[in-house]
Amino acid sequence: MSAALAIATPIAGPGFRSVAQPLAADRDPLGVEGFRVAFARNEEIFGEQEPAEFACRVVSGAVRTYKILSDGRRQVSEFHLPGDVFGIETGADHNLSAEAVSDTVVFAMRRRCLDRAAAADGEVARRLWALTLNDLRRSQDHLLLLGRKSARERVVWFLVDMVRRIPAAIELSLPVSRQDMADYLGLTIETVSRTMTQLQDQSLIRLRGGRLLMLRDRAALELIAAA
Amino acid sequence: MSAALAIATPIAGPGFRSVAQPLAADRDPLGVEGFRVAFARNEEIFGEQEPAEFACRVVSGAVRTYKILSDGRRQVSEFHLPGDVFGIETGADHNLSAEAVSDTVVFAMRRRCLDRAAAADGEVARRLWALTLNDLRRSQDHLLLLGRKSARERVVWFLVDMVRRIPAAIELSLPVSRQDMADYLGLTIETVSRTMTQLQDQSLIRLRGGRLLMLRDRAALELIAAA
DNA sequence: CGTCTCATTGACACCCTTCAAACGAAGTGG
DNA sequence: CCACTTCGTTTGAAGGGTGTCAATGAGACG
Repeated sequence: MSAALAIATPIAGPGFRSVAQPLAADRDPLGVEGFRVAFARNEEIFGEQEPAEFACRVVSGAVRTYKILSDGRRQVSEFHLPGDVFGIETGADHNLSAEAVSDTVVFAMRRRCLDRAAAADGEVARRLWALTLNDLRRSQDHLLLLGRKSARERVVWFLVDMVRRIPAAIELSLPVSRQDMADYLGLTIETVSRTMTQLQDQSLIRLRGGRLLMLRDRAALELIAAA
Repeated sequence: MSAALAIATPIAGPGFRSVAQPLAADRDPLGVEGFRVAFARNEEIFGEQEPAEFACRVVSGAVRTYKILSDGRRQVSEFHLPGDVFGIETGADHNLSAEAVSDTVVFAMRRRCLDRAAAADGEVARRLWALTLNDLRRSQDHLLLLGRKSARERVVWFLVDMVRRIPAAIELSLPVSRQDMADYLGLTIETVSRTMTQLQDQSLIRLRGGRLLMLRDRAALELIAAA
């Protein structure tokens, strides 16, 4: 199919400068055509204020979207896990930067294709809108967390959220570093670390090797996370 | 017109329990039919987790949308000024509570009407989506503010934003109280107040009577707000 | 075993919060 | 016209939670 071939051709757009290797072309669950792209750990996927030429669904790995101030202060807006979509825009440019947290494969959809699919099928348009609204809802919860919650509440909320989102057995491997956690939670790396050991001392969680996490008293943790 | 009459009938939905007096029926700039409703200062427009039966455009006055924790800590998500739309959802319930900041008139649109208009006209659907995306962009800027900015930067950002959004001569009347500002900025009322007097001492702003504001050095303020 | 990266821990400083009181403007009644 | 109240704002003093700076610890890898 020539269409598929055209889509699978190497990419040179501003958002995908440093693409490793375009993989097979396919269709998203939304029915939108696109192609897989692999990104190495910490590689930029797109930058803030770059033209929003692509939106992506995470296939494997994880992605952080964030904003950064001139002096380096960084705020992570969201971590996108497999199945999540990021980079949707209606305006011209991206409002956030996106980077691979770990080695990651995304399914990239061209803006043109998305717009066309939305215009052609009201149901696709409605789903894209619903995706955006879901991002907004999470963002509003995040505002409450950053504006009004203590370090302890923030960290617990994050851990509970991760366990909810990542299908796992009793033990979970945190997909992000302490620095990423800190920048997501509006804290410093030291405060995150101290809070985690404090939670462990209180037998609420168990940590192994920094990344391996077990919730030992999930009910108590959910209570702290809720408020 | 019977349709208009039906729309203008008094409302008893959970979101509009304490409605003062339904006013004239009309159409929104989006082309969606609806009706005007007046709310007194501090009156609830809808509550978090209530069925999202209405979305509203502010006609006059101002609206705050917010979340609240069990112990009373409150985070204001956004202030909606005349022309702004709030309360749009694709899910069943509202994710935020909404209250009138001052005596306010809103143009209320039934969820049914919105959904129908979006389904019938792709351009309306696209505009609703764009509205949601705009909320999301502002929310993401807000995250950066709450997570990473100092009290001084937060207050200045707020003031500059207000001056941008409110058409006014040299002097502006702040539409919200110090408590609202504090809950929007993730600070206490005292910190907001102290920061404002500090800005005044540095000749960056001038305050009169608590609410009347003049930016005396807008360029400098924009610099502080930007980072 | 050395190096690198990331996480933990400690000591101290500071920004913002907390608690409290005073202030000011607007409205009410004597 | 002047107490008096009320509500919102400002100011002050003190304390605490989190940040900063610095050192140590722990895996991963060559």
